[in-house]
Amino acid sequence: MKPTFYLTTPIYYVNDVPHIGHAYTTVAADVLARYKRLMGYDVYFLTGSDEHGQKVEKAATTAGETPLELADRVVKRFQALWDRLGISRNDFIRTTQERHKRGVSQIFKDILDSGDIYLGEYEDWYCTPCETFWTETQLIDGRCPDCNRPVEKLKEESYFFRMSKYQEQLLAHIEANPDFIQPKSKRNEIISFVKEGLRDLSVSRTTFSWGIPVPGNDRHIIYVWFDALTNYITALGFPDKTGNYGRYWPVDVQLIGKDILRFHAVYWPTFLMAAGLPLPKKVFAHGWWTVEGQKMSKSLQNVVEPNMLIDKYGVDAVRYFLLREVPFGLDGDFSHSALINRINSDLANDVGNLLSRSTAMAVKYFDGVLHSPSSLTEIDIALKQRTEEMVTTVEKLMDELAFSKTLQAIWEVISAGNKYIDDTAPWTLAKDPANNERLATVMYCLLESQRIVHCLLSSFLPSTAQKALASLGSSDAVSKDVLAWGGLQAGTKIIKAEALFPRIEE
RNA sequence: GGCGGUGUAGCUCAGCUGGUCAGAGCAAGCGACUCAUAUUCGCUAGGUCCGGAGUUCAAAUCUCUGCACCGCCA
Repeated sequence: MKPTFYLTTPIYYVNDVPHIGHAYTTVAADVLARYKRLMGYDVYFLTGSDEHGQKVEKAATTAGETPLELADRVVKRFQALWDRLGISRNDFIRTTQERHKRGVSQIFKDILDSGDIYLGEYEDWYCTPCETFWTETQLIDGRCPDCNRPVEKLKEESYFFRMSKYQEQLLAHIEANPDFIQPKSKRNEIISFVKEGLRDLSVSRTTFSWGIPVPGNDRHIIYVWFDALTNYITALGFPDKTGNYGRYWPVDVQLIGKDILRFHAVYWPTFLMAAGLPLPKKVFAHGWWTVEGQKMSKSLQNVVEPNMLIDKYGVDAVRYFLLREVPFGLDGDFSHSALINRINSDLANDVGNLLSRSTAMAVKYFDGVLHSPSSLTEIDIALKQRTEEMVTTVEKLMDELAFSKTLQAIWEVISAGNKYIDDTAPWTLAKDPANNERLATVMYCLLESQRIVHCLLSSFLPSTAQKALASLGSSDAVSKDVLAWGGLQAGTKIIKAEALFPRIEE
């Protein structure tokens, strides 16, 4: 019986156009999913779309279609992008699906029945044109901060979630589980936020109708975040607890952007507590991308469109850049020059050229036939050990979601491979047939090291690794076993690899 | 305003509990090799480790303070 591993991305709002931020979270999740599968886990990788709410309702009206028509149309953009990026999701949940609506109604009803959701009154300043409530402190000179028009005090009937009740329980949980919220800086922010006091949360609206009605009171629509967050269990079949829910919940890792941390680290856990359900094991908030040094925004028209990047640079290059350029959890800057630099130096010159020169020699000196190594010398053993250590290091770093460091660790072995060639100088050995056995050993170590490198890289660069492994006469990385030294068999046919990543000349 | 964080080579950053900690990668310069995608390998950085004060035999690493920037909350 395999251990299970459940991981999620946020569900993306269909009113948005997919941009580099969506791609970032989703690629990171995909890399983790692929890696865990390789390591023998029964992985369930969920992503999806958030389709309810006032903004969707409005946008649909503007576009002259129903909200569902809009959602149907836009969700395809996300799904098509995930296909292109090679996102190996196991499921894609849409909040308009029956399975979701059923689960949301049920958990809402459960909490309502237990008394932790109650009907009350919501009183605040309301801007009628914007259809938005503002708190006293949000107002600017007593006017709407968005449109600067006058606001009026308005009372609205609303259901409230008794979040205040769970303040201490949540705090205790966060403190007892240091890995629950990561990275640490974000964890500290949440701790201080919770310590300042949790207020009951309004969890229903009556100002629009595109959403899931409150059970037993159709006038109210369930708050979009209550609706959306619940996807993580409705996708598993909740309220049915026997199938996937029983198998995969609680979730192992929830990847999110730092902008939605509070919803995932405060609201969602307290909802679960109120429903008597186990909490996620880990929520990891990653950073934001700026673009060429500037904040990404529609008004600056600098939103980076992932499809354009893929067209221009290729899927694996984009995947690599996103995870290598910036430590996961910190903000980073996207620029074309930085991307090109990564492609040329890391991908073309280091890993691509290494495979190219290695396989070329195997073909040239041995007609592409791999021979068994004879006894290993000190330098061979050093390469073997570095390769083996890499596997262990990667395991530790991937558990920390340190994608960038993981890639660095892999690249150390790639560099060691390049150095190994210079140190052993196969072209010199090839000049004297007496060195044939030595040359065969060198070729073996060189290619075997790279085979393992590409097995690990298969999580990050799936199609590149597949090509590389094919030229090494190896099949795809499918289990942990492939990470052991000695996988290459004598007699294997080595094929000269094409350039994995052609250099980009500017 | 409250809380927290950051400030180290041209750029991006490592440097945990103080004593080979003054480093890595990229960029730049020089040299070597030729199997390779003109690729790789080696060598080359005279950076007040933001400023100031203090603790200590010893501080980038601890304390205080000033400046600059950032995050969360209000």
